[in-house]
Amino acid sequence: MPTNLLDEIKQTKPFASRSEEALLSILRTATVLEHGSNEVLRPFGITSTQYNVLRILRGAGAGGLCGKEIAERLISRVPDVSRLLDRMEEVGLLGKKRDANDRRHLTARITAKGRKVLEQATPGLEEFARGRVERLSARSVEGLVEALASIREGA
Amino acid sequence: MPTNLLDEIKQTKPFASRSEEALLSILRTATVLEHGSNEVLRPFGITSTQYNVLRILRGAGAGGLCGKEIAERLISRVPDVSRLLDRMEEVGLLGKKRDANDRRHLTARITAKGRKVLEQATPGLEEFARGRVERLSARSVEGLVEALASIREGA
DNA sequence: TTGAATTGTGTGTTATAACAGGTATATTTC
DNA sequence: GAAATATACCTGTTATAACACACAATTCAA
Repeated sequence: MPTNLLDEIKQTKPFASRSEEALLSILRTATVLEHGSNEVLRPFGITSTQYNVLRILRGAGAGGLCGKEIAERLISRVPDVSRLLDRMEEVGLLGKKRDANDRRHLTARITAKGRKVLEQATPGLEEFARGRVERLSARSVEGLVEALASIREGA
Repeated sequence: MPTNLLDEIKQTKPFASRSEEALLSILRTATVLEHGSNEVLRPFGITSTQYNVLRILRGAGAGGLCGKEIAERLISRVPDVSRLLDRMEEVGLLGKKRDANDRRHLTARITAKGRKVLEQATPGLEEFARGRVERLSARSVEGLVEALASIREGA
């Protein structure tokens, strides 16, 4: 079987563009981090998505947020968030209440239990994050966060 | 119903740590980019995961790679890659062949069709990436890529 | 060489995400 | 005030990913 030696040697192909390298770099890093985060969060019975929802709801305070607003902050589809909130309500992490003014709105609010889980889970996640980032200078971290924000805000 | 005004005003809570901000920042950015990438790739009938597999296999050349090696590069579970490769084989993007020396190995190789799809899809993805990154200086992009690599290599 | 451990892959089940509809409520327009 | 539109959510279906477990081929030890 005559294999092409040139092909075998050329183990890696250079990136066609710097931008694509950056993009794939972000995606790949996120996969690593999400994997690790979920492992850290597993003992608390929540996923990284649910952790984010809890943070969002805690930030919203007593006013709560409706499903659509949560979906926008998560950049997820509304119907999926709908069921995500169902699951979280089932285990008591949040409460849902139909809004009296506009009965289409279903306002979600974090519960005491949700707050507690969030507080318990945060230190482990912070430690994980710190372990990953500690080799970078404070200046690099700042540059990273700024660059990512600019990328999110987009074209 | 007396809601806590303090809670209502405090719409956002500062990040407890810089590291966690960086971590969530990466995850959030990745969500945005994956969403966008998948939309760009949809016309070609592949997901961003499949695009990555094609890149990996093209990089491997004629020698191909077995499922476990692909899984490692994707940071995915082996059993999921198994079925991912099944799906990709079904549409002819790659071929699988049991290795004669070690019949446990199932070596996957990119096909001509896979190569073609990869080449057709790349420009659109590059343009998308460029649009996202173009506001950053070359220096920032370089710093970003380096920082992410350091984070991936980890603690 | 035979039995145990290792390695690479496959299967079954469940949870989640994507997508296409559909329903109920609110708002706008006439 | 009634019809048309928009909004927020829900339901059904499918695809993918996660997890536990099982299987088959190889390797190693004695």
